[in-house]
Amino acid sequence: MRKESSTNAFNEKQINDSCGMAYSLSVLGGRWKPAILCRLMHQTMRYSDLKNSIDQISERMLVSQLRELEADLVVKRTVYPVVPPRVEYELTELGLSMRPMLKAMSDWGNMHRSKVNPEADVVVSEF
Amino acid sequence: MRKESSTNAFNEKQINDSCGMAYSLSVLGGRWKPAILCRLMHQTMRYSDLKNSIDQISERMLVSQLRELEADLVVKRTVYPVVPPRVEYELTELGLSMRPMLKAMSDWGNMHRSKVNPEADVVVSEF
DNA sequence: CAGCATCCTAGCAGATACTG
DNA sequence: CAGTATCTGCTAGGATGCTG
Repeated sequence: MRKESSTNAFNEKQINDSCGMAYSLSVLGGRWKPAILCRLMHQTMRYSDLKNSIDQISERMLVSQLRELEADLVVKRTVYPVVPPRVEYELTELGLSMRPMLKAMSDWGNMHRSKVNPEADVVVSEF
Repeated sequence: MRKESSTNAFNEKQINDSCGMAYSLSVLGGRWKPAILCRLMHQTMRYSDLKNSIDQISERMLVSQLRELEADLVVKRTVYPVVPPRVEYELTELGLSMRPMLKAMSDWGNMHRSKVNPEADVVVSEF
């Protein structure tokens, strides 16, 4: 059993049709995880690349979110024993398998924005 | 512009490929929203039905999550002026359009569970 | 370069009691 | 039946400083 977060609607009593969703949310629902996953979906990146490409994220958050994604087996961390250190992050097979889900979420999100806020720019992502 | 939550990775500086996802998460990412949406996906329900079918949820949470879903235009609230009061909740067209996204999340979540925790029961939902 | 350790706080969410 | 109102605790997440 995965660690039980109090913000996770998944529990034994409620092992019904929402448990799969709750599980997905626990994996990609963190503050910066969507941003990280979107970037790794396109390419392998090293720590500093991620940090520079995700504006405003702090070291603490980047590391903690990456560690959680790693624990959930969607991200793989590779350390190259060189000086200066070089650490690369990439999606695992399981991580890559999130693509359809991520695309569905991105698509619906963009559509939703145009409904609630029609004058918003329409930005379409290409997964 | 929609209300800016500090837990929402969507902001003007970062209006790139993760904004759609962040938007979706802000709509369905609440503590009990997956459970509510799954139930309303199948049928219209009144307040007490929702409360009874979602084990452990408090009045406060049920109401607040429903109000948020309403504000996001995915749930419609209908009050029948009778005694005792009768209030029904149902998905809007926009809410129903979440089905593919919800299914993708449910499917991936169930698959993910079986990878991380192979001995977990496999519960497949039918959206 | 790629991180860890600490401290701190806003706001999400639980518990409990009350009402049109 | 279908909600409010209030209090309170917890923890995700931010700021800052330090290190192999």
